[in-house]
Amino acid sequence: MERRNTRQRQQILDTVRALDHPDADEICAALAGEQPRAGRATVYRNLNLLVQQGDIRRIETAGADRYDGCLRPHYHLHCRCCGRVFDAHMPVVEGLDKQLQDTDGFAVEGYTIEFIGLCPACIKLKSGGR
Amino acid sequence: MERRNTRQRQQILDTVRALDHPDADEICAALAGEQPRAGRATVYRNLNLLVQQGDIRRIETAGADRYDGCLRPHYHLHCRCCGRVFDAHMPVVEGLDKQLQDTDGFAVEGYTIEFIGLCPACIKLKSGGR
DNA sequence: CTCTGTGCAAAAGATTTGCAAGGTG
DNA sequence: CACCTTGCAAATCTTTTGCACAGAG
Repeated sequence: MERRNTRQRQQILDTVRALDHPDADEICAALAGEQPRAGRATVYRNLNLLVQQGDIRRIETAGADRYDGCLRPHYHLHCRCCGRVFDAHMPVVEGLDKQLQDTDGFAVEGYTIEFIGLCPACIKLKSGGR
Repeated sequence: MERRNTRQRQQILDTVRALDHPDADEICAALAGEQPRAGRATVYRNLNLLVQQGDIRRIETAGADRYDGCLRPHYHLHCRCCGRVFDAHMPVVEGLDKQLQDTDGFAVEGYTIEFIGLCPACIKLKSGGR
């Protein structure tokens, strides 16, 4: 199917790349001031399209999904309190799928590692309080 | 805070353990025939409670979250087509968090590995078609 | 009896969809 | 000028919440 090049689509892609693992809402907010400000539906439609095309990655998260404009293999730190996602600084582990012993017919295409914990902001909230 | 032992709570816990990574809807469906059939709100309330208490684990997934009654450390196979979750048969990888080089103040509490791909049922759908 | 837990229905969020109008190639 | 895209609003879907009543301890 033919794919056209609209300003909205380009803006949304640029925004995902510019922000740090934004969710749909943060993308809409960032686009608020733009020329032909993209509506919510357009943002969602294009996020799905860009994910399908492989231009961005979707990070499934509680509440709202987040999006990652960086395609290099890497892992994430996921804050269990605010839900935000950060990049983990560590070498990529190769061949983890080789350790799978029996996938019962499941076709493994890739894998990711997710570290869970608290981000600096949420640590501050818990301790200092208020 | 005091916690009471209701039949609904026990049924919901049993159901999560009996089913294979069910989502809230599948749990409601399974409970449909039970004595005091638990309402949707009760299911959600108890799932949250059981997760907090550490009796079950929550698996954040696109669409609806899923729940895991198995607490032993293990990893998952996640079908990108139907969203279902299966257990990965492989030894647990120790010390991955030791490889982190710089967490920028993020407090790592644990980690998980998720394999992505297609489950047998979805492979069949894609090929045979219809 | 007291107070936590349940059911129901309404509310709140996130995401999708129908449709007429707009803009790209 | 064909038809992919957008905007808007309504529709869906998942999960949460308010409130009166039920039931565990």
